[in-house]
Amino acid sequence: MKNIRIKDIAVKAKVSAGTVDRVLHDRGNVSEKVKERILKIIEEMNYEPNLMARALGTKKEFHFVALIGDPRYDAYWLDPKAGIQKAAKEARQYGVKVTLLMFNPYDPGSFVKKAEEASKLNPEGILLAPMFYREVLPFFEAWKKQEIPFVLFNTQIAEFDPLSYIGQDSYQSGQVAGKLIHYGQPQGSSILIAHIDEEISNSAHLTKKEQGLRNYFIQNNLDHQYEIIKAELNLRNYAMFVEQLDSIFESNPQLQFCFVTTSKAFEIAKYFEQKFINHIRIVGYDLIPQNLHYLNKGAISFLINQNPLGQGYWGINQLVNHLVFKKEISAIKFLPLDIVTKENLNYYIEDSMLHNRF
Amino acid sequence: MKNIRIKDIAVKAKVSAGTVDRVLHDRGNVSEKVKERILKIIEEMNYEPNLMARALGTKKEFHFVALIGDPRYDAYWLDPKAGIQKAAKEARQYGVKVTLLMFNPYDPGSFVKKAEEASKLNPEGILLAPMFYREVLPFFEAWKKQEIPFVLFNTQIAEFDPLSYIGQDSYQSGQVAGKLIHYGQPQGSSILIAHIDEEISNSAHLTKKEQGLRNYFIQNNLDHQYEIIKAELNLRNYAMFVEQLDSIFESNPQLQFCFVTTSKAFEIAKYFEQKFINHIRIVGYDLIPQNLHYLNKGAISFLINQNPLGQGYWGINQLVNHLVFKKEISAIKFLPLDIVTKENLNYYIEDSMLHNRF
DNA sequence: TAAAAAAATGTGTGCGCACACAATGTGTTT
DNA sequence: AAACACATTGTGTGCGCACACATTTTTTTA
Repeated sequence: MKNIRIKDIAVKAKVSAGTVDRVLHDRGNVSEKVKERILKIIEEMNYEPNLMARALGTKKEFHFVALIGDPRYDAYWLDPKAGIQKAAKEARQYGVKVTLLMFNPYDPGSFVKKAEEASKLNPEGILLAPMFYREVLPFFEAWKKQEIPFVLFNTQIAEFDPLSYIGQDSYQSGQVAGKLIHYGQPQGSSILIAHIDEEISNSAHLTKKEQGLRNYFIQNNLDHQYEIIKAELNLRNYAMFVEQLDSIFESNPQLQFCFVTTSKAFEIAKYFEQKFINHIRIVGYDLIPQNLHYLNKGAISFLINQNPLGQGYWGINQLVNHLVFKKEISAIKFLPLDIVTKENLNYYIEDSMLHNRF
Repeated sequence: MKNIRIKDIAVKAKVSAGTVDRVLHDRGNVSEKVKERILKIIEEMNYEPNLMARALGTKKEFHFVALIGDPRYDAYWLDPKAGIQKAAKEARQYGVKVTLLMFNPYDPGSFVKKAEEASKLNPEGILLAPMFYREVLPFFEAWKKQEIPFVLFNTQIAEFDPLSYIGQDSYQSGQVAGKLIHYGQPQGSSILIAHIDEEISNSAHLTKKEQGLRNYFIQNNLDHQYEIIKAELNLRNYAMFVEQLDSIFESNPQLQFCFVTTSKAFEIAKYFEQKFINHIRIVGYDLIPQNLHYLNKGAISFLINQNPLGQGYWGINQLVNHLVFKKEISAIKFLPLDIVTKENLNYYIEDSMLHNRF
């Protein structure tokens, strides 16, 4: 009936609590015979440790490092940062300290510098957004050697199996976009895929989103009804950005949808606003303020929420669960592909993400 | 730096831990002067109790009752039940026991009987889905007198302020449906609102959903472009149900959308399947297996997820937080209005709702 | 003014666990 | 057989809190 404790097991096995403890933590110094007996009883009685007591008793300190983009360069990172801080605050009472290291998300060199710093701190665990594929690989090796477990979020990199990956299934999000476009124009239409402001060569997830969209139409035998145009755009030179768009929309007057694979959908919306274009519907990513502005105006139809707050929150949580509570954790944690529109927006912003959801 | 404990406060206030404890729990027997001094220090030092230790130390037992619909009559209730059980399992180690009482959701008498049973058990707290407005009111009064706090979910009833309400903003979900329909047919169309299988007089939320939808078009000055037809249907007599639908679709051949306010969207989809109708798009509620079947087939375009699992889970959680941890809890907890389609379905079903979300 | 009552404050214990340390037991060597 | 090493097992303490109980101080009463 009641929860079984170590002591209950000890009594049943006719040993002391210490011996049971040694078996539970596999710390040796237990005769094979007794060990097996205890193990059997643990199994039988379905023992589950009281995590409260465990956390209370241990005075061990944990030091984690979170390596993320700096919000000063890209406001997107405000949310992961907030999620991490929220989780860090909650974990503080278990002796967890989190050091935030933030790099310039447009500068691989900055990433390397911060990653080196992370290594030097020799933390018990690392949470990072491995934005730069080439640059991050040596660190994975190093951390493996240093035996520092790391959790990835935001960008999935399968190699060098991390402790866990938190994020979204980018491919599937492309499929969702496909569905939204298809539903919005069942008879077929013309679509612009816009990759804005990221090195596509270094960010596999953009390609995955594109593939997801394209395959949606192929799988549904709609590919001959939907024309897809692809563009890689850059905002470093805004005049050029506008010029490129001008050229695209002049030569493709039949365009009806724009699928923006990055968080820059608002730039397209702004462009449309300036050019008085209002017949092209936009589907994009990320609930950043600029996007929300145009979502509320109706210029952006849907945003797919990557729940960056949740990513940061769960990322730290995975480390805590693994290292502090010694729980088993899942290697991949896909967050939901929330379809956000003006009407349900309220439930996806702010820390309602932390209070109201799982 | 470190977390402050009661003892730290005691030292600073030059009293013993016991006195601080009395102040913290407002148990009296402390001189006004000392009380204020301690209170000030608590404020200053930003004391936050260690919930682990608190839970560990208390051997108090809590008994909660959950009063929900019986899944044998309506599979919808499987999810709330699962969520409740999940939360109950987690709370067991804090000495919480949850008794599930399940009533026939089509029979007010059954509800009354189970509610009486709940009263008799004299639990520390009650979680219930107050499906029958008239019948539930006397119980609210009784529980107020018995000083049993109760949490509502699924159906919102503002009167007799419950400890908390967990659920969805029904009106807003109607707005979401409006948006989906508008987006799917921007030039205007004809919509059937179907209330299936529930006493509309006794379920305010159906009306709210309808209002949400209607107001969407009014607010956006689209009401003259969109024609709305309303139907209250009943499945007790299936032949009659079909007949009613026949009559509706014959006299309204221009219908393009069907908005089902209950979880019975699949019945419409099934009807369409039999009649070889495939040009009318369906928006409904709830991820029950029958609905998912037609969602995957493409017959249902969107389902609005009410996250019933989460409702049950959070319902118990509110009671636990309030009574066990003595945390402050919010009076209303609106869960997100998830827009679910075939492509993002996977992330909204099963207990992924419990693992992957907040 | 001493005793009794009441108010205010202090002390000690257990919750379940982890871990350091103490205490056994077993076998080997001299 | 004593002395030793080593394997195995048992004991005790603290984590922060709640609460019962003990003690001290203040106030009231006779």
